[in-house]
Amino acid sequence: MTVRTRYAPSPTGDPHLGNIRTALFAWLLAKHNGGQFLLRIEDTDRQRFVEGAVEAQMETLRWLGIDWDEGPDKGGPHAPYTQSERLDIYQDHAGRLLASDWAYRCYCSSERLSEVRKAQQARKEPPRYDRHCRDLSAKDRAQREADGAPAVVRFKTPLDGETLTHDALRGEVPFANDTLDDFVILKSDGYPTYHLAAIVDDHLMEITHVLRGEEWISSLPRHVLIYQAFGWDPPVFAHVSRILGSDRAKLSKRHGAHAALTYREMGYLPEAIVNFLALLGWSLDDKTEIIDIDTLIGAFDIDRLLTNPAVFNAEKLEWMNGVYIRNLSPENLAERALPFLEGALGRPVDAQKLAQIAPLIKERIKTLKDVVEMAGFFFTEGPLDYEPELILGKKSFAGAPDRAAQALASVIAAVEALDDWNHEALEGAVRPLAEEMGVKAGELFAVIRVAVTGRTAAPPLFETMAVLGRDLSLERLSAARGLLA
RNA sequence: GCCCCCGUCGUCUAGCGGCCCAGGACGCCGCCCUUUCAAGGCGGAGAUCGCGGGUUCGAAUCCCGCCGGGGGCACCA
Repeated sequence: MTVRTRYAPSPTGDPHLGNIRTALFAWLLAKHNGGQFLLRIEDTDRQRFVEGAVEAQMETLRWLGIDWDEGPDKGGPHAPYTQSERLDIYQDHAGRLLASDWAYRCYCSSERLSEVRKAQQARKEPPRYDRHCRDLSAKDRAQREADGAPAVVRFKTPLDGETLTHDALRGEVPFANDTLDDFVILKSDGYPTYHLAAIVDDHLMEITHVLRGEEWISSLPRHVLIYQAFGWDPPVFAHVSRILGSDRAKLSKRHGAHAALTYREMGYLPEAIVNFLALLGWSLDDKTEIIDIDTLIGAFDIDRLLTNPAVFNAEKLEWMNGVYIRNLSPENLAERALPFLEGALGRPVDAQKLAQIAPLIKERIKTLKDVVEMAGFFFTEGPLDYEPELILGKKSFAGAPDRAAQALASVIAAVEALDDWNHEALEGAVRPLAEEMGVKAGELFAVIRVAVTGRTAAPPLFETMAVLGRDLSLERLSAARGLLA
């Protein structure tokens, strides 16, 4: 049997890392088994629908390389893949349950329902539907229908016995039926609830493995009951744990980013995000951290999924992103970093020049966005903007602007005389100067560094100057000397 | 209130009865390399395996109880 999994978000907002990790696991499971992965939109709550949310879901998946074989945008043998376009299917299935006496119409008003709940809570009883309409007489029922009373369809949960559920990660979990109530499967507006829609669709779409958040575990017996009522075989269920914030609370905006796409804006590589997410609740072995996508697909195994919640470790993600950046070719790094630089500069940047700089900065940046800080000075014309004190530093030249200015003059003279403007020649010309001045080479370099980069921490000095070119380097050196005079 | 899930270094994790007085990774601290910052190399601190009972020659690993954390109990998903 072909493995078929799905990601079925509701379009109520931007997908966050937890959603995406579940999608990733489902996708990996399908890929590992040569099966299919599908995208289904569960928009059965018209109140909570958020404009653009469907597109955000798809954009996130595309960014991460999680592709789907069937979905709302590309169709497939079980189209449509948007639940609001499948209403007749759910209504038909609710009708079947009504016909087989597995469901009944309920006319209770929401006012009555909340009063019942309130009373139950006051009596410290579990809040649940009191089954008021379950045993309505045929006469009463006919009367309500004749009155045109709005009605929902409720599932007729067995009053006793127990429902045995099975979770691939946790094993068998029995639920006593008397802890369950008669839940709504079709709302009065004709829309199905999750319980009906998800089960019907998973069956019709031939889903073999359902991976979803663990918040669904307590609904599992309801879902198993629905499968039984229809006489269908349930798929394999695996409930994935949550991702928590650093304070062990549910991941939210308070923990910085939680929408997956904001990591793209922050300069994270999709392959790093995928690798990192895969390792939250799953592991390859006892030591491997960096795992490319093909290895991930080849090794992914549902049995190695963990059931305990994982705290999101932003520092580790940052480290991992750095690893992936360092493994990028100069051209690739340049291509990916380009938008960030252009965005910050507000003008186009030469990709080739960036590629030339890439080797100098790749082990110094953790995110693509860091190029702005680390390499921005390569792309600005003329002198830089910095405090003159920065040039003097905290060592030999501290409080001695005259000496620093003199040193810069010597450097300018030595460097001006060079025939070839490359880093070996530059270093050959400048390094001996330090000894003549009686300062350590590093201290002299520090002065030059600030002059040409405007920063105390920068890529290797002479390689930087080589890329900067003769004119710009000399211009900045002179400007720095002028600043000290 | 009822039901369910979870509990190994700060964090992500390995472990599925002896290889573990618990291994790897991030972070942290040293040292080395070095023109700065990184990267890299080496080393270090860091876990009474939530607690208490059992079972066993032997338990992080199996069983029971407790505690702690989380989730669910909607005409939301």
